[in-house]
Amino acid sequence: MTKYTKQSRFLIAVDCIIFGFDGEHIKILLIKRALEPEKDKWSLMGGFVKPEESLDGAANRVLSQLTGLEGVYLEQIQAYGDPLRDPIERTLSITYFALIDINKYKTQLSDQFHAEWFLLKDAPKLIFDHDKMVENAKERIRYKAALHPILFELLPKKFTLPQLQNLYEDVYNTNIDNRNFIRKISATGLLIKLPEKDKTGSKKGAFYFKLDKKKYQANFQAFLSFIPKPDKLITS
Amino acid sequence: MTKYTKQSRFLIAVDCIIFGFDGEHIKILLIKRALEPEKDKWSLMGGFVKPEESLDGAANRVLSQLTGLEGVYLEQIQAYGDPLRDPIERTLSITYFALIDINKYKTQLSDQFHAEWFLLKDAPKLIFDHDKMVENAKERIRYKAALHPILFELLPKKFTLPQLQNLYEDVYNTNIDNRNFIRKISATGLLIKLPEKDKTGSKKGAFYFKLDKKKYQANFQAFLSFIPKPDKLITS
DNA sequence: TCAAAAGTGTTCGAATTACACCCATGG
DNA sequence: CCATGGGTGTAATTCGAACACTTTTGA
Repeated sequence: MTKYTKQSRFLIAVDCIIFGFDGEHIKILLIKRALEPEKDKWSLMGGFVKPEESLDGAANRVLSQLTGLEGVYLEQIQAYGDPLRDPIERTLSITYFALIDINKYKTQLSDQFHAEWFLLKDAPKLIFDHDKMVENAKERIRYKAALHPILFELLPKKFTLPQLQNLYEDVYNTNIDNRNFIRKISATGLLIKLPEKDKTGSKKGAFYFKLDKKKYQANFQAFLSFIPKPDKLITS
Repeated sequence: MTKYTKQSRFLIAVDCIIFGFDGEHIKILLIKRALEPEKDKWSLMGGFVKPEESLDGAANRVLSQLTGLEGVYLEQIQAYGDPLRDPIERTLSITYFALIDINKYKTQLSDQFHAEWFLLKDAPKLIFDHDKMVENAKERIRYKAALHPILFELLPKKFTLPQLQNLYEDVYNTNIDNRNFIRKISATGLLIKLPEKDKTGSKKGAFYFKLDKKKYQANFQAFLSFIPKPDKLITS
């Protein structure tokens, strides 16, 4: 068979919006760009797709290069294809968001990329259209997390209820009544209370919980309703 | 500045999942593929992205080639990049879903593509990974329509409440109580009742309604809740 | 002993569900 | 006059929102 002659071919990159959570606030992992143009500016971690590689494969590779982690929650967001988005040569970018347990991130591995965690709220300006990518990623996560329990992917194995609540509050930029929140979360049956307490946050200490993995898998596709009501949603 | 040498470049296609609604059921517009491989098999309408063209631009062009329509509701779904998805040469495809008023579709224009509307429920098998694309498009529309009033894009200027209800029932593959449905819809304030009736569907006739365009624009981003409850959702 | 965060119940109103009959009309 | 689909109301329940005090303990 003949090839599709006469058609143009383009560079394809994947860019990862990598989120973490420090127990208080959402953070984003950024790198100092190593190549021209815009060398040494802050940027998303990305890379070109290789000939034999799927998009998901490329995203996983890129993520693993930076963090050393495998099996991370990674989901495609969308393709960006403005002809002028990269000034050197037309490049499509496919974005992915990654949710990682910030504690698993090995700093050593990232040294070559000059990576740094920023509070999502005050991340620096990024190159090209990366700021828009981050905006869209935030929006996508709000959507997804309103219906599916993905935010647990950001937490360590053991976490406390106040941490969990901080997480939801930070994602939706809202305040949640803690009694209502705990009732709702408990109703999902996704949490298993552990006998230990985390004493770092307070004198009284907060009980650790872990995720019921089986129920998590089983309920993942179920529609939940963690979504705050419109008037509580701050859409900035 | 230098180019990104040593990197591979790929063909990029856009493929459109085009939905319509005949007053009873959701339909999908398919074409008989004109080129090898898989010539004469049923396929989504698509095309290669041109050097100076944005992705949205390519999708609009492709859609307009087939339907003659401009200004159609079109939204990117996602990128498909399996290295082997096109047997001739590696091609990425970016999918878009289009919601069109089926009455505006001009058959003449499409004759060259051998296009045909199929009931979504019994569409034929499609080439490559197009079946998966359609599945994902259905899922995406369910998501989106649960929160935003996009389904109005499928209706003609004047439509009846039974038509609207059929539409939601077909999208979610469920039965909705008509009293509850109308109450909910009315509460949005999106509908304006017209003095005329559509007599084609019954002897009594059903009143026509039109969309309040201003409120539609204003409320589009607001979170609604047309989503049926989990146990009513048939997830096939 | 007190500051600081964790944890716990109840009440109220709104929203959702379930449910059944009359209406208008063309044939 | 009757078959067909269009249109309407109410009661019961569930769900979400609002709300404040007690507990624990390290400093």
